Amino acid sequence: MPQNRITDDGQSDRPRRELPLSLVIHQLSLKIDAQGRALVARHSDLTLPQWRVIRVIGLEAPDGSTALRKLMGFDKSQFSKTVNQLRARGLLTVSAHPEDGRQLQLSLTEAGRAVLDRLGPVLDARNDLFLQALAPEELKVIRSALSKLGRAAEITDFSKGDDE
Amino acid sequence: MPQNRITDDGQSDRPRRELPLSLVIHQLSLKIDAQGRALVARHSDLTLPQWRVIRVIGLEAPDGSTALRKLMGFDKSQFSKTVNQLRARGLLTVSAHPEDGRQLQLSLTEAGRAVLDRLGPVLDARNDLFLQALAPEELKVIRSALSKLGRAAEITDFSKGDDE
DNA sequence: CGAATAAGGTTGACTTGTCCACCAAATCGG
DNA sequence: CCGATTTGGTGGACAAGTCAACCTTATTCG
Repeated sequence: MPQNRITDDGQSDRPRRELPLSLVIHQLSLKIDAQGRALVARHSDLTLPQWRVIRVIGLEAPDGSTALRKLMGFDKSQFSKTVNQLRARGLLTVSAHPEDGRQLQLSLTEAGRAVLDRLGPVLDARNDLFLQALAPEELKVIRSALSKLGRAAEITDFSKGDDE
Repeated sequence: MPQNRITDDGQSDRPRRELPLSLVIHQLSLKIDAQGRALVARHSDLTLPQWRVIRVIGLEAPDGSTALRKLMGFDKSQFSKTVNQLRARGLLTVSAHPEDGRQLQLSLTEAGRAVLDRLGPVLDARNDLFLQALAPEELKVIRSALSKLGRAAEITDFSKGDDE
């Protein structure tokens, strides 16, 4: 067995430096998205971003496109394209916002609600598997930890010794 | 103030259903990557994937391209392209693997090490900010939690009632 | 009140990541 | 030993996300 063998699960005998948390989270996100893509593809012909828009509209009725987009953390451009894809497929209706001419009012069509009803339980079950995979002390702090990391990731002014 | 106002930071007065963990992690990953991209761009003309390859080679000397690729969690195709970009820029040398004709042996050039020396501290400082943002009980379990989620995301057989 | 600024959506171009076919090398099993 | 299977890298096509310019609408400020 050669020295310095690296296994995928990090369970190698010799301690090695940990990967940066940013890379770990990136890898995790790619795995979760790949799994989500496979599940959504198995049950529909939606893309993952399209499913996400439907899913979050179903979680709560947004009072405008801006609130929905910001809640979902989508880029303006990507949100626009995904919403238009869903409108073109007949899963979403788009109308003018009653108070703000810049915004859109979005709602699911019956076909959109049907997709939500069909896929919702599947993806909820996967989410439950994620939660069940965690120990109680992990489950207790995971969301607050991710939230704090998110805020730390929004810092753009690294004035601490940066040669800007 | 209209009812059902949604704020970005989730600190709204009324409780609302939480976003699925998968979407939260996806959003977090995008924010972290955007910040990383900005930092890397400020200090070099590398892309984030290119920086990541250099960074992980610097963390430990891999015994072949396969071990490095798997450690980093890169797609085969993306890894190949990024390695070739780095070779073309003179930051990486690529040679034949001594034992396995399928694999490559990768090492940083002097220019590659110089980039690593210049950017390493910047990105390490950011990683430290992430760790410092977390409370002790969050820091204690974050890696094990992410690791468990990663394993749960590798499940491909959802035979529990799926209409396959 | 009007100019300046900011916010929201669209579109095209680009970056990053995925998928797949192909080929070569390694491994496995009869 | 040899055929079958698996693994690793390449390259093209495509999906997902980002960036920036532009236009419209709303807000801010003097």
